[in-house]
Amino acid sequence: MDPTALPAVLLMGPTASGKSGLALRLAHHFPVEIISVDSAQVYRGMDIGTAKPDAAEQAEVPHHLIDILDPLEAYSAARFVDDAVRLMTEIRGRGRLPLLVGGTMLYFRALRFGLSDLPAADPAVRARIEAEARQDGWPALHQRLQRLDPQTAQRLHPNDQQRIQRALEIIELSGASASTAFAQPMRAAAVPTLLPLALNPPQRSVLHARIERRFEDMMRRGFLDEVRALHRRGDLGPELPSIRSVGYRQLWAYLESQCTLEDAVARAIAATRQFAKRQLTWLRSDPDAEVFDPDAPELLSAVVARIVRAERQA
RNA sequence: GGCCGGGUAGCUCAGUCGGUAGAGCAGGGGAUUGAAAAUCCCCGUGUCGGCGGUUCGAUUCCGUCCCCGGCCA
Repeated sequence: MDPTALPAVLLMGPTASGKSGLALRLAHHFPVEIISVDSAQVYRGMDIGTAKPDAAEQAEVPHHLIDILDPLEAYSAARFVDDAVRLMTEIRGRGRLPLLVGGTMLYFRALRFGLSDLPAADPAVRARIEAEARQDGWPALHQRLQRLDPQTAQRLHPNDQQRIQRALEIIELSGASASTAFAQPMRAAAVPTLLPLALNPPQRSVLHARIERRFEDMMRRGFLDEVRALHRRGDLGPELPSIRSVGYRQLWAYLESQCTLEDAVARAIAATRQFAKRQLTWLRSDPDAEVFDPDAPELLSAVVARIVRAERQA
């Protein structure tokens, strides 16, 4: 069997569905290197709350795109695609199989189907747009977008601040509208023959139970101390993508005395369930993903068999 | 045991001067192009604690019982 026959295997699924554990077990059957597809595991010092593989696990199997940024920095789907494509080439060059594991579904989509040719984010432009929003309100900015890029304005709800801001940013930086760029063929990767696998329990209640159990385990293992350490730095805040992550945001609010610890924990668990629901919306809209039950007794052998079959066909 | 509150959606509570009820949170569905663990949209029937009574009609008024608080004994 030639492990480089397949460009890569994708292992997707909602949070707490058991992806990382399965990935580690697959490493016993294939010469894999793991690429994390996770917008929060990229941050250093955010280990427990992101359910990052521990040091021993990372020593056992090579992992990539973990601990590559300081929490002050921002990552993006475009950077992920660049990084992942580069890593896939390197890993295959070593005669190994790239195993992309994670729950950031936009990153998977960007990798598989590409991104339009758009300007990167510009903090200065964003700051200016935010200042204008504080002055005139977001409805005014939505109206401006209605003039500059009516097609996008109609697609976006007037409350969708983040996307209105991005659409205005695109116009300001490129002079062209988002709708024009979207109409062009995708720029990037679009590696078509990736094998998209997913993990998800057939019953939502099972996933909810796993989420709650895992969060309580994180608390037992010192999640609060981890957030406290980030809080003590003094240069981080809830406006950053890192601190906005599920769990961190809620414990941060407790450290800022905005709620009780009990409240923060309950809200964090609820936020995790809501996050999982959004991930599942992505998954349902993916006609190619083959979904496995993480609690199935023959899970490992079924997934191994599926990968072997794909290698043969490749 | 007596008195006073309270018992309405999974939770916290509002309300109905008698015409069978609605918010927040939770939950469900959807969108998703350089912040995506983000951001945003849509979705509210539940013996109004039980049983009787008054009434054309009771979740609402009356009686009684049960449960949970508090105070008094």
